[in-house]
Amino acid sequence: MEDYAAEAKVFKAFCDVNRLQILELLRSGEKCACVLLENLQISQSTLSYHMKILCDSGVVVGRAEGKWTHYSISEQGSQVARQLLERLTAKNICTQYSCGCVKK
Amino acid sequence: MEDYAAEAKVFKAFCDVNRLQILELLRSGEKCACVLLENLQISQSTLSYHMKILCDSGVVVGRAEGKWTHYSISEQGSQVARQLLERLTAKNICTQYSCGCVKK
DNA sequence: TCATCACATCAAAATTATTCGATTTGATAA
DNA sequence: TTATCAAATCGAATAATTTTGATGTGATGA
Repeated sequence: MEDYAAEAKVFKAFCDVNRLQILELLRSGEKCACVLLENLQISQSTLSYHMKILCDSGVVVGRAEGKWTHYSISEQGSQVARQLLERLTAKNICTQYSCGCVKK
Repeated sequence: MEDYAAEAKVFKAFCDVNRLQILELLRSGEKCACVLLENLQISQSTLSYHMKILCDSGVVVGRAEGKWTHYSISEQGSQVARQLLERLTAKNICTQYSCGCVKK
C-alpha cells in the first residue's frame, strides 16, 4: 500500500525547468533567495512559489537568518528521493513469479 | 549548459499518481495494456495517454505483438533516471569554492 | 472482403499548475 | 514607534495537464 501522492510530490521538484535551474544554482552551495532571484528571469513571488514546492519535496531546505532565507540542497532529502526512485523502478522478483507472498 | 526540458521529461513519469500505480504494476513484470486497464480506474484513452508519457520518459518500453502492446520497465531508462537524479542533487565542489574551472 | 479487437489520436471539457502585481507578514534598524 | 527590507501569501489571469467519448488505424480472423 503506497501513498502515491506523497511520492509524486518528491519528484515534482524535478519536473519544472525553473526548479531544475534553481537546483543547479544550489549545487554550488547555499544561496540566499535574493541571489537566486538575480540569476533567474522570474518575479519574487514566482520564486517563492517554486521554493515552496522544492522545500515540500524535501530536496531543498530553507534556513531563516534575520530577514533572509538561505536555501540549500538537503543531503537527507536527496537520499530519500534516490531511494524512492530505486524502489519505484526495481523489479519485484517476488510477485514476478506470482509466489503470493506479497499482498499487493 | 543543460537541456532542462529534456531532464524534466524524465521525472514527469514519477509526478502523477496514475503513473506511479502503473509503474507499481509493471514492477512485477511485463504487462499487456488490457491487464493494466483492468487494474486501474481510468478509461482506455487515459491509459494510452499515460503510457505515452511513461514511454517518452524512457523509463517504460512498449513491445508490440500482434494486436497487443506489452509494457515493461526499462532497466536502461531507469538507470538513466537514477544517474540524472544523482547528478541534479550532487554538490558541485568545484564551483562551491569559486575556483572558476566550471563555466556555469 | 468484412467484422472485430487493441490501441492511438482527436476535440472539448475539466482540473492543476504557473505567473505576476499587490498586499501582508515578520524581522531589523533608525 | 516608524520606516525599510526580504519573503510569503493573495487574487486573478494564463498556460499546461489530465480526462473522457468519439473516431481513426492497423492487425487478426472468419
